[in-house]
Amino acid sequence: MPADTPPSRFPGGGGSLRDPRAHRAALDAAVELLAEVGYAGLTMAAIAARSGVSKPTLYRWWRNVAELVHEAISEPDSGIPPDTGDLETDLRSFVTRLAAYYARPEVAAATPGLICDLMGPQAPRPAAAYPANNVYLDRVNGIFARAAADGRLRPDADTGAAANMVIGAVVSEALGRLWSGRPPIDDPGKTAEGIVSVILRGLAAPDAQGAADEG
Amino acid sequence: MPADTPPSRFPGGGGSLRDPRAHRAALDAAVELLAEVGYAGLTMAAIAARSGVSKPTLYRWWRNVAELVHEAISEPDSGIPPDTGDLETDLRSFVTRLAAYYARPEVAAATPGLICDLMGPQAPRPAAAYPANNVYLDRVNGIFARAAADGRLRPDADTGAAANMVIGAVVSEALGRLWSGRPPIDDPGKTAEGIVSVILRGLAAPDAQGAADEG
DNA sequence: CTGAGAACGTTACGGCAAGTTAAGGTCTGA
DNA sequence: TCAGACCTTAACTTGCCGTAACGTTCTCAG
Repeated sequence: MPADTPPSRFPGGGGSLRDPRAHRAALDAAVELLAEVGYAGLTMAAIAARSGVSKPTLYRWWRNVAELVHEAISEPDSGIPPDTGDLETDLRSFVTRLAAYYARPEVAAATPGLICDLMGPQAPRPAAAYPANNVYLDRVNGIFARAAADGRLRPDADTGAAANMVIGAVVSEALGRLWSGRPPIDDPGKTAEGIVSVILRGLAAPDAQGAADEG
Repeated sequence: MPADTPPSRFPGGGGSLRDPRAHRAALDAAVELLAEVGYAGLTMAAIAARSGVSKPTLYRWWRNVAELVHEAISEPDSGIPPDTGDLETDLRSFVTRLAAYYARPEVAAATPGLICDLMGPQAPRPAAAYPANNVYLDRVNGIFARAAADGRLRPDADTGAAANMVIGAVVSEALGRLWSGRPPIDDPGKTAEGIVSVILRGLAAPDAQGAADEG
């Protein structure tokens, strides 16, 4: 009906500047629908209908559902804890944060689908191709590199393997709970502690063993 | 054209017994196509065309592409190494085997998609719902339980976390290589060794520390 | 030898979501 | 007041999914 336009959901939207409220509405709609119908049941049409943002506009802002969802569940603030330089402190706070992220139901629900659509061999790569995990992996490697430089690790320690173990353990725990029907991670601190204690002992230089045992 | 039937690809097929050759042809076609177009580009129609097995028949044998692919890339023999009762031996052989599995290009290529379609929240669950990872997770937990019973582990060791770390590290390594464009795991023994050495030291009882250091 | 039944292939269909296009509104800034 | 950026609506094309209908071919029992 080109004759009379129905009242726009966002007065000021349809103007010349991209409306942040519409942008946010789309992300919020995606999170809501994620909880209701799951990732596999998510469609651009549904997000458009709920958010009041039209489908062509959604495709202007994101290239597909996966990228929309990825942004929707991302940490709003820069969610990586600060770097104090102390291995144990940094590792524990980081892993706790990571576990807390995957504890969010909508994050757990979206993860299998995102792994497929964002990391799949022929997913559209150019923009924002590297999802959360890579940022996290780099961060963990950084923590280990610093500790190694300080001589706190066994010289022959495989920190690359250890980084994979940290990230993989959290994701594995979250996915395991998801598909076995158990509730999401309820105590990120506890989840993190089990991982951190193994890693610290596993990487520690022999003379630092006593310190790790106290942890 | 019901009048004259084109020569069946599998003489004896279309008979009253399920033809094992057709079954195998479908699985082989899936693996081939996996290498050519990737999991996301895989369709039942393409598998049907290449294998000579009709689409309705594929749907009679498997409920969807995911289950077909899952069977296609499964280990033909019972691929889990035997249990000797020795922690270090069992863990090392098992992780090596797991790494070797994910080193196969078609397995790595299919993994993101299978995580999505087989483990997703509303994937059809009833039949063969629990994919490889769960079997593997149980196995690792079994190895740790035995070692704990033998008093070889720290009493406070979180073996559940450790099991997630082992599985997660291998999958994370395989996926990381996949989506960063690096080649698949080339040395499963080396990949396993990095993981195993961290785990053994991380879980070992204090008095067994010397033994772990020798590994 | 013959009929029942199981399993297959072919063809065709309905449904659904992806992603795109065309035509026209509305707001901002000069 | 005018240009241009941005939006909406609506409709469309395309591609795959999953299934149904129906005829054919084989095996097995009698």
